[in-house]
Amino acid sequence: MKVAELAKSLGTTADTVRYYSRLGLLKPAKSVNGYKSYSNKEVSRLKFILSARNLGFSVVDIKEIINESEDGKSACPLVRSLIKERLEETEKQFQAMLALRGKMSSALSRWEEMEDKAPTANMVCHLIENFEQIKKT
Amino acid sequence: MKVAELAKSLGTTADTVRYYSRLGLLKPAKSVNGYKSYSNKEVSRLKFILSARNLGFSVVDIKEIINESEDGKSACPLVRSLIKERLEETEKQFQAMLALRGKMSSALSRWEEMEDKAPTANMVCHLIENFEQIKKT
DNA sequence: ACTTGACCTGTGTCTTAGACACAGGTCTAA
DNA sequence: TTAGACCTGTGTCTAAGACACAGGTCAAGT
Repeated sequence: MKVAELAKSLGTTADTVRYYSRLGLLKPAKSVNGYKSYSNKEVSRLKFILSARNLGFSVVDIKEIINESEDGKSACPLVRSLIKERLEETEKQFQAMLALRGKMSSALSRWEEMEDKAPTANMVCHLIENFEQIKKT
Repeated sequence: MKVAELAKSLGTTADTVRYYSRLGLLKPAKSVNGYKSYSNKEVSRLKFILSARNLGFSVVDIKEIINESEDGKSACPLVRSLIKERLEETEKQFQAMLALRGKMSSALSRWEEMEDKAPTANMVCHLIENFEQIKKT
């Protein structure tokens, strides 16, 4: 199986497959013409990787998980602990985005009723520069 | 004013100031000893940059905004149009994070009641590999 | 056998917004 | 003047692939 075949069969891109191969998550054999050749085992491994990515694990996480399982150990405890960390991070980012979204949308609506101003020596754009101050009034 | 002074006075890091200088957003003079020297004008410019970053503009956006204003034009129309784009992007990412957060937290709670399993030839971790399927039942 | 063109490949570079490392310069107190 | 503390610019690194590109492969047509 060539790179593009594998990629298409699981709904991803050849670049992604190559990336995982570069990192050692997939270990294709070299066929005679120098192309990377993927076996059925690689197919299910890629399927696993994509599921894990979809759940928010990083590729480094996934590498660790695979390493653990290749040592014959159960990866489940590691998986539980990693998702706890990732979820906390996601929660933080989520809150940050929530706040940012609010700020942006309030800026957008407020700026629509404000006039244009030409720049001065110490002001690039009064919309931005006065945003926080106005908020306080 | 040296890099670290400027940075501290506005609550940011020297690396950030250097980064903006590298991109040409700030244009420090060279003092005799080779150090970058920032004037009062740079202070208010950095203040502007930080406000804009805080509102979700990218540094490239900010560069365009500054360019516009240095041509003597009002940057306000550009600013309005850019924030509209950025807000849309933020909204998309926000929805994606919302969905991800849900998936992760449901995985976390469900996995706590599931047993560990050793890996097999075609399974790295049953928690991950069975997650979507279980969901459908 | 040969050639054309379409498709495929691996490798290397690019992206964001800074953080970090590091070799060396500066400056103040002793 | 020397030690030590602090500061500097430059170069490299990050995540997760996307993209560019020179060259290889392969089936159809001649």
